[in-house]
Amino acid sequence: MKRIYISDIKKNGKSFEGQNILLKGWLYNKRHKGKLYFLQLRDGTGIIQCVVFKGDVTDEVFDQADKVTQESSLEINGTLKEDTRSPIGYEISVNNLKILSHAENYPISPKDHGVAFLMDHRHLWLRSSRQHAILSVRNQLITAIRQYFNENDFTLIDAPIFTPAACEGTTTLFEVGYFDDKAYLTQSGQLYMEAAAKAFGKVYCFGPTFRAEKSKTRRHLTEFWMVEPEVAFNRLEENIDLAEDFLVYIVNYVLANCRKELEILERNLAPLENVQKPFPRLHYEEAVSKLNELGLSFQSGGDFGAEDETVLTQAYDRPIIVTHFPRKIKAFYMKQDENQPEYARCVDILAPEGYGEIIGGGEREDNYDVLIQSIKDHSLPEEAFKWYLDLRKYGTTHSAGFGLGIERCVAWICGLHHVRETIPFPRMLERLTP
RNA sequence: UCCCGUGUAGCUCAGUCGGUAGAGCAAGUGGCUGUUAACCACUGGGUCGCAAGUUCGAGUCUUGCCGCGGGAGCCA
Repeated sequence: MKRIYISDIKKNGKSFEGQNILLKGWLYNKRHKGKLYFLQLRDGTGIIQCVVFKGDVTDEVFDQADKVTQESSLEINGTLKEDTRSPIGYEISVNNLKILSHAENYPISPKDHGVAFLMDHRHLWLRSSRQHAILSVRNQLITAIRQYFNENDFTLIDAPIFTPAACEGTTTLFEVGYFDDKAYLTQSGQLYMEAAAKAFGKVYCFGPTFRAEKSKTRRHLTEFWMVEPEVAFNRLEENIDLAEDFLVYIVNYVLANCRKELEILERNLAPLENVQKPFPRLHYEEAVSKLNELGLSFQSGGDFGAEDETVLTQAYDRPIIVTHFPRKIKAFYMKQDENQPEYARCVDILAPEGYGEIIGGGEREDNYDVLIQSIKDHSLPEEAFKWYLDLRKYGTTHSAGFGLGIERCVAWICGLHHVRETIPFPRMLERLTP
């Protein structure tokens, strides 16, 4: 007998109706009433109720139904029947049941648990329907990202994980031994993308990023995934158009492909359906005025804090674009604006509902002399950036790009309180296991 | 790094004024042919985070340490 998946039943139940089918999976939950056992079978593609009736099976099979415990792996043989009470429209009338591996005292019961306990059992927590939904959204979001860049003729260029020095001087890096030398785990592939853009025109990288900041908030991980496109000859305005178009595309893709998952997560879809062009665009100083109008006393010149971002984004119904931050609070490679030398040609996109910055980027400094001065101003070791400076010597161009943090984006789309559930095995200040 | 909170059964928590350690769920046994976090009855289950101190007596008070949670700064 051919084994089928629960997803086959969800997609094409009619063709299996009345037939004897074979399923393999794990016991999600069990209820019992007299001569009936209701087994919720989970196979990774869905959950289906399998009904064992004493009158239909041998004593041995009925005994197995009694013995099977939560998360035991099992094989079920039964007849598919339509049932209006079932969330997927079908259930299985069991003929035979075989326990493949008996699970003793599965730690995660269907009742309340605290976050710490669940995180300690992350390897098992992944089996729950809520975590399954979140990671399915992550999967679809990543699919959307790759598809967007493929459709728009970008080339995927992988950036190195080991790097010789800081991309940006301000943040903390993870230092690792590299034979007799030291190396650092990457905190951005961007500098490498600038080199790649001058070889391929439109490029992007997608990989893990490491930040050794001692941040202990719902928005921070020490290891997270970032996608970073870079386009040669693009200026800030074209970069903003790209970021906007990209964000609309990926959100719409997830909305179209993850209805069930967002329903399980009880996500209000209205704010996501609002993610349509154009997004409000604010100059940094306009954003500062807006913050003061909204009742905060924000001094021009500094970066926005968590509360500032929350208050600002709550004034709009879709993501907002803030450009031209003061040069001195931005990375050394940000291009100085020709008409406003105190400001950088950079862009942040803030997600609505207080989710904060999900995209950060801008135009790169293309002038050799300005760049080398900027490296000095940021007290960075000039020799480490020799290859990067070469890009300004051999056919320099305007160049712009941005980075999108996957976990923050998933948290926003799923409406989650914390980014730790958006990555299979989170790495945080106080957590390196499992 | 700083601020706040918390640590009691496998899990989630209660424990009053310092006076014999509690509940619900889970687990085990029994009952019931339609359960959706099933229900009913019974049973077992404790290094009260660790260490020291105060006291006739500490889960409770004091000090230190550790773990965890939330937040800030910084960032995606």
